[in-house]
Amino acid sequence: MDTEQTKRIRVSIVEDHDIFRKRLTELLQFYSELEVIFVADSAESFFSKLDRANEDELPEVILMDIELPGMSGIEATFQIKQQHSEVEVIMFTVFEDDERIFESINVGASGYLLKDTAIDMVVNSIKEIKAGGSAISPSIAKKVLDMVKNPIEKKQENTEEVPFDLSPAELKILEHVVEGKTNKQIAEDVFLSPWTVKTHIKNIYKKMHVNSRAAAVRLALKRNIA
Amino acid sequence: MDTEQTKRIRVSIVEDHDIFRKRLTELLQFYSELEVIFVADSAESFFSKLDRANEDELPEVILMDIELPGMSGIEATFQIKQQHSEVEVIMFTVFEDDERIFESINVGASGYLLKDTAIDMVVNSIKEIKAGGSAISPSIAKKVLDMVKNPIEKKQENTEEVPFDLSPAELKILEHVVEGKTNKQIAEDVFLSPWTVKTHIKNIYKKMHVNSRAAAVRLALKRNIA
DNA sequence: CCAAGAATACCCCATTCGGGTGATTTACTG
DNA sequence: CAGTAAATCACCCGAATGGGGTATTCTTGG
Repeated sequence: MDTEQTKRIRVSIVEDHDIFRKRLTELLQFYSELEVIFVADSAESFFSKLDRANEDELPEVILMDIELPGMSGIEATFQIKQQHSEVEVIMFTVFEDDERIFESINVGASGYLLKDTAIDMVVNSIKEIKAGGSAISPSIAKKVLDMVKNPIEKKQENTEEVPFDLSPAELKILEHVVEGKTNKQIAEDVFLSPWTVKTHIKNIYKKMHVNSRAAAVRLALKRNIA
Repeated sequence: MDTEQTKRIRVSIVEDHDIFRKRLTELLQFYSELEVIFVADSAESFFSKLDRANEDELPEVILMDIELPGMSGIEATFQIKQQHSEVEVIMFTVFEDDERIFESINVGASGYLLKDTAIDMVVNSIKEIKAGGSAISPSIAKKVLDMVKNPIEKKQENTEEVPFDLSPAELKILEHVVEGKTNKQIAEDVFLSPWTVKTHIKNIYKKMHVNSRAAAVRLALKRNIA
């Protein structure tokens, strides 16, 4: 008996880019801890493999591309978790937009890795996920933390009701003012000239009827602007 | 010239457990990419070092324990981000409860690592964060993803009993600052010399660890002081 | 298509602020 | 009683602020 064999993690790949898929498959096969099964180039073809499989030979972790011909990786993930909630899915993609990240999390992905992730890290992530954790690429993690800090609903409410007719640019500047930053710091953060920042602030003061940062901060906070 | 020297990342450690702190410091010092500065056993002692530092010798990344004697690591992180928003903080702890994770994220931590994280991963995380990402231990990441899926109702910050040890006089002055008044106006209202008002405000800043009216107003309002 | 608002950038100038230093008086605490 | 903390007042200096203009894009809605 090879005890190692029984412990190998069954991994699947759903990825439409031929070269990338083959390369990834090869790389993963080098790892004796993994067993690569059900490699598909679309969600549909993956499901056909899945449907023909026995319960005890299901993949444990799936590396899922998001942009696929036909059904998207997010939709596919939703379906998979619907049928087999114990199967873990890692989104494996080049996309970093909030929308796709958020959707992926909501449909039940346990990982979100960028395609430039080193293969060692990918394997490591697979193991971590099997151990009950989750894996997120650093740049994605940053966005996820932002989502926790500023839940999606909150943003929508704010953009609707602008308290003082502040323009988007002014609102942005005001937020920085509330953070206690100086004009120079704000300018650097927003990639604008300090004079522009100043102009915006002057206009903000007029609209809010104040004439100092302290007063602006107070008003902004009292109205939940920032 | 050693070009590597100029690129070293300045890392600080705030950790009360003597042995652990020393061990961690030693380990990190082995990495030539890092420069360990400001090692403290409490938030208070860390702040005293920080307050005495020049702008260009501030730590870039701080490894922050959560459970500390006196001010907690979460509270300390809040203060630090208040003063130096560009400084990154990694919570480095044994706790895995949702409450502390959530609070840490909300006060602005860019990383949350468990203390059993391999030193290589810690160093790696520091680099990732400097590169604009975030780092989260797998088991924590799982909880964070759950938070995104099931947003927690954002409750108002816990109102501390004694906000900042402000003296009665200082508290009174602070209220006027929050009103958006200038030193001169405050002086007239309180029948004091403008110099005195100024002195009080300077002391307030020191106690609150801020350095501008806007920041003081924000902190005061967030803590319901005024 | 054009007027109007938004966003951008810049100048001048007086005032205010933030930070450092130092001194005196009062008041409480050990 | 000695030491300490709070409160008060004072000055210097450089940086930041606020308030007044001016001016050039760039959208955008009518």
